[in-house]
Amino acid sequence: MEKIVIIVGPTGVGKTSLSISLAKTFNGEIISGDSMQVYKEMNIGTAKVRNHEKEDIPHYLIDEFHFNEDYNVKVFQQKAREYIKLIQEHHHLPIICGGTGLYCKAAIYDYTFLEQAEDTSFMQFLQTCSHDELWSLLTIIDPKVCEVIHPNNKQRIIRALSMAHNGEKKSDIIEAQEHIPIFDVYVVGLTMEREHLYERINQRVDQMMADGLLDEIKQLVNKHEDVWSLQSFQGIGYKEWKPYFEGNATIEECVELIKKNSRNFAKRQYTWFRNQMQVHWYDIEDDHYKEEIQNDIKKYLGEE
RNA sequence: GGGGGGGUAGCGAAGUGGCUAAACGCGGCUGACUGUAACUCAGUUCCUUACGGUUCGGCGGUUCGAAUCCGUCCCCCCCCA
Repeated sequence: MEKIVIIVGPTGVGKTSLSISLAKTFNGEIISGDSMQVYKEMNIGTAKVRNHEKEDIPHYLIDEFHFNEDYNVKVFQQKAREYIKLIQEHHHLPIICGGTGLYCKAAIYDYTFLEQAEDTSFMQFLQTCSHDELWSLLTIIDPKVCEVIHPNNKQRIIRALSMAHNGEKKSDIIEAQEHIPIFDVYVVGLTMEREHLYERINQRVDQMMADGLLDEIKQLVNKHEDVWSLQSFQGIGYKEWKPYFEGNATIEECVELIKKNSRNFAKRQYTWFRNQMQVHWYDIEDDHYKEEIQNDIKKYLGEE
């Protein structure tokens, strides 16, 4: 079975730089497992790799979508797997690098996403329902998922309803799966002391401002009528600016919010990677963590 | 010096005799997550595994019972001088 390395961890630990150094030592090519870095023209706020940092390593799923397009797990999974194949045809090592937990898991686990026709009339119908109505509808249509979805989680309820409407219940799909990786994969997780991480995140946001985050936002705002409703603008570092452009917040307030949201996000990422996937963790505050990772990957690649 | 307001859990802020270890918000922590996932949602947050223990600026009273009433002391803010 062909091998894959995947790098995960919270925002700001240094996944990007590790991915490049691993790609160089192991002849790798990098696939981004990130829901925001796919968007062109969104560079500073997504902490995207700069071109000069890429060191001629091929990168995939970065700058592949226009910021007014939608992106989702299904699209990601399909493309990521195509690129894995492509890289293996090059006889190179696929390295998935990203912080979007669901995407990283979907790339390598036996998650399946069906073709789904847009049924706008049904979605509109759901919009007219109250929260309680949606929930009771779901308890009738797919009672089994109701054990897994919290009654308050409207977004998930609607998704489950539309899946059932599309012909396949969410509970059936999940039941049909084995919940195991379909690839031979080594998962590298980067971590560091929480407090230090938070400091680093704060500093990184300040650096983004110094690098011209606000200018980046202004340019995008001028290119589209209502950027704030775009999926790409739900990303941290972008959505927080809406009140500023509406005259309801200062720059400083927006920056603080971005820092806070980034910290909260980092915590959620930990929760995902600790509990949803089998990760080999490395503390970047250990002096020799890079060598350890390289040695462990060498061993992993040497196994047959 | 005179007058007024105030000191409540990490922070903000309710509570003005028992139902209060103390609403609520923020922050923190933990968790869930299968097409918005940088999303959405849940739990928890004085100490203690528990029994229980210690709290509402300090000390001392009143009371069966006090964050809440009284006395006193300390600190902060505003106004007058």
